[in-house]
Amino acid sequence: MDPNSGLLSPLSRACSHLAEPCMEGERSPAPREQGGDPHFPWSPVPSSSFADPDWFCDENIQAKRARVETIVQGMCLSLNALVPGNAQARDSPYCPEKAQERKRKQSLPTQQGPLKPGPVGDHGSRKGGPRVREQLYQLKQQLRHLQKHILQAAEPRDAAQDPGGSEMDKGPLSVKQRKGYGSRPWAVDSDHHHQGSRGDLSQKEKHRASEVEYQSEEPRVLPCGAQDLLEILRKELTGAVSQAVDSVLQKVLLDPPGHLTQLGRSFQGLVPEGSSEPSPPERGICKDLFPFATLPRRAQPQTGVLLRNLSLANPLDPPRYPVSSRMIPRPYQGRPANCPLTVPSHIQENQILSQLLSHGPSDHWDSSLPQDSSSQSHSSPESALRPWGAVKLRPSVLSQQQYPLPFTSPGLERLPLLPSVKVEQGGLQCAPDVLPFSSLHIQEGLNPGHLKKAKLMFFFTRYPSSNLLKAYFPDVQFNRCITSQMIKWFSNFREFYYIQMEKFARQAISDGVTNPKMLVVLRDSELFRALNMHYNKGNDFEVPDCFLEIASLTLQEFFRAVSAGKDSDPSWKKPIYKIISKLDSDIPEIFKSSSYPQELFRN
DNA sequence: TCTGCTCCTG
DNA sequence: CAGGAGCAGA
Repeated sequence: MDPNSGLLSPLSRACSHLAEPCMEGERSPAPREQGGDPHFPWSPVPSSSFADPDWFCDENIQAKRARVETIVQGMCLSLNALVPGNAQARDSPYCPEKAQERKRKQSLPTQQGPLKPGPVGDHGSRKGGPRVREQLYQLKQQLRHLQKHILQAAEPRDAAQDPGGSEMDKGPLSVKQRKGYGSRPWAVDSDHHHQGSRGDLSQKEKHRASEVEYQSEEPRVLPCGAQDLLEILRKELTGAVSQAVDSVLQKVLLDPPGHLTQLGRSFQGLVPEGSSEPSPPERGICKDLFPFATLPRRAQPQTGVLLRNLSLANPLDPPRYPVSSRMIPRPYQGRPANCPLTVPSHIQENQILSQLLSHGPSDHWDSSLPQDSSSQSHSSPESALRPWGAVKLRPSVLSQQQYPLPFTSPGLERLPLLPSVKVEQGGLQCAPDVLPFSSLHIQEGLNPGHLKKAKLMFFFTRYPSSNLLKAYFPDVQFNRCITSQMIKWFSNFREFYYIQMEKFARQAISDGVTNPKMLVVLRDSELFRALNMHYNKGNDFEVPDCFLEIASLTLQEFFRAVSAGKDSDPSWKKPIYKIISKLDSDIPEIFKSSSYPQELFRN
């Protein structure tokens, strides 16, 4: 990871997060993208002067018209996806767990229902909302005004548009489309190199994000002069909108002085510094191992950036089994180019934004909160005054919303990302009017992020105690139901684990293996692949070696038991369970962070 | 009784 | 993955 990345401004960082998922392997198409280009002779006026019709009296006006149309339409479209009734947006296949999770949480009302909504998060906590709404409304009006002008100016030439394709189609977008998720190898890719510097990502990334959007709808052939005009128009328009929205939302978000300072600190703490940790020496491996376990061990992929030395990461306690501290967040290119998470993440971000901008929350906000009023961070008078106060009250809400989102120190620090997020979306058009507030399903409880984290924890512990779970999920308001749900998760994890073990043990037997020592689970083995797919689907996490040890041992135990014919005993697995239950490793401290493993999900 | 686990089912 | 049944230990 670039050491500079920690120094990026929050807004810049947010921009880069938005841009990256869809920008894999891309660079800015041309150097002209790099600067704000205020010197361009055709750009004599600041962006605010766009509304002047005279400015558009150019022979290539239709190109500009198309651009602006695209922008404005894109703004509408992106926000339409947020409409509560738009089930497609929420239940997008890009985020299958979301729908499932919603369904799951709905099953909790027995415990959550009786708890009455508290005073927290009520209308009083959204003091800043109307003001922002008003300003955004003005912005929206300006946009409409602008659109109208452009349409008027360009109308006479509209018929001259060339609908054919052009070299524009060969731009970055085609790269993006080419690299599909399915083409990515299962294992850690060595070609997912870490992007060099992210220090200049702020404006550039922002612009690139827009660029892709534009190009995706840019099949027209434009005279070369028009290209320049095009760029100017893009830049100016993007800049104008960005500045306007940034200023508005920053004004609100900066309301409590020092908030961004706090944000900066948390950034420093969360962003890894430059060093890389070398792969520990590999264990000696028996050369005569069973075929499905002995495929040549792939060189330990270390192309990723190591998650290391986070401020909240203490040195790991030595586990009984060697615990690798290598936790490799995928380099940001690691997320497939067709970025399955991009759409939902945008939607979610906009939903959060809508919360901020909306009027007071509906009863959904509190109707299902199991926690008692004495819980930390609830209903503080301070939070009631902040626009995001209600959000702050629910770290789990945020983590639910930002599942694909980047780094998060607990809760609040993430919020300043929103302005840029919104700019990227161009989500001005409808934001203040369409408030999908009720679609947020805000509930205390477990979210997909927690599930993901639990799965990763399974690599270290198969039989976590409830106390351990409480320690490692500090952002979860534990109660009986939540605890049992999480325990149930691990029970399900074990079930899958043991089923796989038994299956592969039997397969080894049927393949004629006689020596259980031959059975070693390696990173290339089929068994590991199955397990990794289940617990670490995105391959965001490097499975610790200790898990391979345990898996090998489990496999051998199953092999021995089945070989000895013990499986005729109905409870023949119990001794195995007993053995395995004693082999839990210590979980790295980093897992105690409530924001973990969101860092891994970054892009 | 409560809690946690496995097994089975959907 | 969740729900439920059944079981076992504290």
